[in-house]
Amino acid sequence: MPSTIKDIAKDTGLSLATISKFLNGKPISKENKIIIEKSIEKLGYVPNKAAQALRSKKTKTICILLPKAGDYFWGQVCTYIEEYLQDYHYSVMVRAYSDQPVDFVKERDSILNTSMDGIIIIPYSAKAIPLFNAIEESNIPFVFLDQEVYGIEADVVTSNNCEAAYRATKYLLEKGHRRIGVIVGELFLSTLQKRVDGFNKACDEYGISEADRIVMGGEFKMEMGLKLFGKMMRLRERPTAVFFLGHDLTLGAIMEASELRLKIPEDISVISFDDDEIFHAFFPPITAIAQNYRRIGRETVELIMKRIGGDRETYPERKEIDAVFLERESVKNLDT
Amino acid sequence: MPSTIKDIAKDTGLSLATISKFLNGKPISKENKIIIEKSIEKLGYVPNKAAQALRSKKTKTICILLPKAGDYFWGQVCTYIEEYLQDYHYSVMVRAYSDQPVDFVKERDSILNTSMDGIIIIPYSAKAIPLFNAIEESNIPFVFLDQEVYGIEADVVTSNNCEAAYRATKYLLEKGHRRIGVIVGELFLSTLQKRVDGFNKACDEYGISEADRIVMGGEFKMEMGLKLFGKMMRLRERPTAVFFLGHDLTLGAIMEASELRLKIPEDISVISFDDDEIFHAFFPPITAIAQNYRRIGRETVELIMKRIGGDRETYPERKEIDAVFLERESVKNLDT
DNA sequence: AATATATGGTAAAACGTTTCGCTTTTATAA
DNA sequence: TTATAAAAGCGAAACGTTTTACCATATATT
Repeated sequence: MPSTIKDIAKDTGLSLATISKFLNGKPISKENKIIIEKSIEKLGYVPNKAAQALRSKKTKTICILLPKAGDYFWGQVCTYIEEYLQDYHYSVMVRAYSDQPVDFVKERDSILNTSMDGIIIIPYSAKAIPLFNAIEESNIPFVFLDQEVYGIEADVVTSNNCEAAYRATKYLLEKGHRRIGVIVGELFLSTLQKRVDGFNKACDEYGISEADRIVMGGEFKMEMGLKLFGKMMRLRERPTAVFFLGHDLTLGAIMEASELRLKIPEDISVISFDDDEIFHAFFPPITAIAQNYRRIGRETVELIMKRIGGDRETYPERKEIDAVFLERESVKNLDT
Repeated sequence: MPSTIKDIAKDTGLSLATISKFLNGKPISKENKIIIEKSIEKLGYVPNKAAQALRSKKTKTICILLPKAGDYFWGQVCTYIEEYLQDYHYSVMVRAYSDQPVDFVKERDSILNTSMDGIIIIPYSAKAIPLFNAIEESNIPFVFLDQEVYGIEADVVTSNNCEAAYRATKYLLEKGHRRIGVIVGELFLSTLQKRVDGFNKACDEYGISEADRIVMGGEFKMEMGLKLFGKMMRLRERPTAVFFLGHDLTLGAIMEASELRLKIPEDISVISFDDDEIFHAFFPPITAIAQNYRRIGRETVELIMKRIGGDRETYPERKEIDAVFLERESVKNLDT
C-alpha cells in the first residue's frame, strides 16, 4: 500500500538508482530533482527503514544503555539526546541494564544483537563492567555519559566535576568556613570521586587539616542525605558548612535540617552539587552547582555521531562540560 | 562476516525455508531441530533484524511517546516497559513530543514514519491532541498510559485514581477532618480530574459543604506545591488537612510547612497522592497513595502486545491498576 | 579535431529474511 | 499391501532499498 521508490521511478520515468541518489543527497540534475520532489510529494512516499537498514547496514538508531536503578537525571538527558539526534535523522532505543544480571551472556547478546549504530552508556554500577567490556570488544562505537569507567579507555562526556567542586569549596573557604562536611555517594562513581578530589584540592590550598574535612558516604539517595546529615549535625564538633555531592542528598538533608530546627544559613551553611528547580524557591534559596544537561546531551550526540561516521582521529576524547555555580543564599559569611 | 541463515542451511544441508521455520517456531522434525540448534550455536548465528523487518513488516519495536516536559515518573515506567517487552523480544524506542510543536506536520510524520509496531502514549498536554489524533488515524496500535484523553476512544492503562482519592479522603473524614484543602495540577490531566472527583464523592457522602472544600490549582510542580500550600495556610479559615494530588506538590509543601513552622500532623494533616521513598523517612512519615508503576508497565505491555497481535475483541479497554494506600503518621485524629 | 574528464544516468545485483506453492516423505487407515 | 491424509521439506520469489559497474553525454584539455 505505501508507495516505494519503484513507484517514484515509474511515475517520473527515471531509474531506481537516480531516485536513490536523490534521497541520499548525491548529485543529480536540477530538473530531475524537482521532478522527483514533486512525485514524492504526490505519492506521499516515505522510505522504508528496514530496507534501508538491510542494504546499507546502518540502522540509524543508537542505544542508550542506562542503569535500571533509575534516576531523574537520565530521563532528562535522554530527552535531550533524542532531540539532538533528530538532526541526524537518528532514533533512540533505550535499554536498561541490571545491576546484577541474572544471565550475563543473554543480556550481553540481546544488547549486542540489536544492531545499533552506536551506544551511549550511562555507567552506574561496578558490576556492569563486564558488560561494558563486551561492548568495547564488539567494535560498536560507544561513548560513556556522565561517568568514566576506570579500566576502559573510551570517549566520555561529563561535567567538569573536579573544577566545579573545587570552585564551590573555595567559595566556602573564602566565606571563612574552616571545618567542612561532605556528603557523598558510592565512590565507584568516578564523578563523585572527582568531586571529592576538587574538594580536597581546595582544602589543601587553604591548609585545612584532614580532621576538619568530614566526609561521609553511603547510598546516593535522598534518605541517605537525610540520615548522614543528621549524623553529621550530632557530631560534637560539627562543621560550619556542608557540601552535598548530589541533588537527592541535598534534598534529604534540607528536610532533616528543618526537622532539627537548624536554620540555613544561620546555623549551618549548605551547598549542593546538582541544582533543582525548587532550590531557588526555598527560604533561603540554596546555592548550587548546576550541570548543563542539555549541553551534555548535545556533546554526547556529536561525539557518537562522529565515531559512527568513522572519525577516530581524537580517540579517546574526554569532553568536560562546565557546570555553573549559582550563588544564592545558603552560605553564611563567617568573616563579617 | 556475521553468519546468515544461508550459512546455517549450507552447514546443515537443509533448505532456507526449513531454517526459517525453525526460527519462527513452526513445526519441523525433532532431528532437524537438533541439527539446526547445533549449527546455530556453532556458527554463532543471530538473525538480522532489518531483513526480518523488511520481509515480515514487523519491526518488533514499540515507541514510547512521552512529553518533553520530563518527570521522574516516566523514566521509571519506561524501564519497566522495556523490561516486560523483552519477554516478547520487543525493543523500546523513545520519542519526546513537544508541548508546542514548531512544525506539526513534520513532527507527526517523523513519528509515524518510523514504522513502529505499536505506540504507548503518555499524554500530558492538551496541545498534543492533534498528534494523538493523527496516530489514531494511522491505524498503528496504541495505548494511552496514565492519562486518558477526552475525545479519543482508546485503550488506557491507569491507576484507579478516583477510588484511591476517595479512599484517602474518606480516611481524612473518618479522622474527623471537616475542612479539607486539595492542591492540584492542571485539570487537562484526566488523572487529576478523577482524583478530584474521588475527593468530592467522599465529601458528598459526608455532607461537606462546597465552602469547606478548598481546591487550589496550578502547575504540576514542586514550586507550585510550595506556593499554594503557603497561600492555603494563610487563609483566615485554614483547613485542618491538605490532600496533595501529586508527589512534587507534596514535597514542595512539606518544605514550606517547615518554613512556616507548622508541625505535621499537629498543626496540619497531610496526605500525598504518589509516594516517594523519602516519605517514610520523614518525621513524621507521610501517609500516601502509592501507584503501582511496575504493574502499570506490565499491563500496558500486555495490552499493546494484544493489539499488535490483532486481538481487538475488547476494544477499547480501560485497565485501572489499584494504587495502595499507605497509612503512616501525617494525619491527626481530631476525634480523640 | 582528438582525447581525457566530469557529470548524470541506467540496469541489475545484492542485502538476509519470510512466504508461497509444490513435492516428497512419513504416518494412518482401509 | 494400497490408498489417503498429514507433516516436513524444498526452490524460488518476494520485501524495498543501496550499490556496483557501466554507459552516454557534455565539458575541458591537448
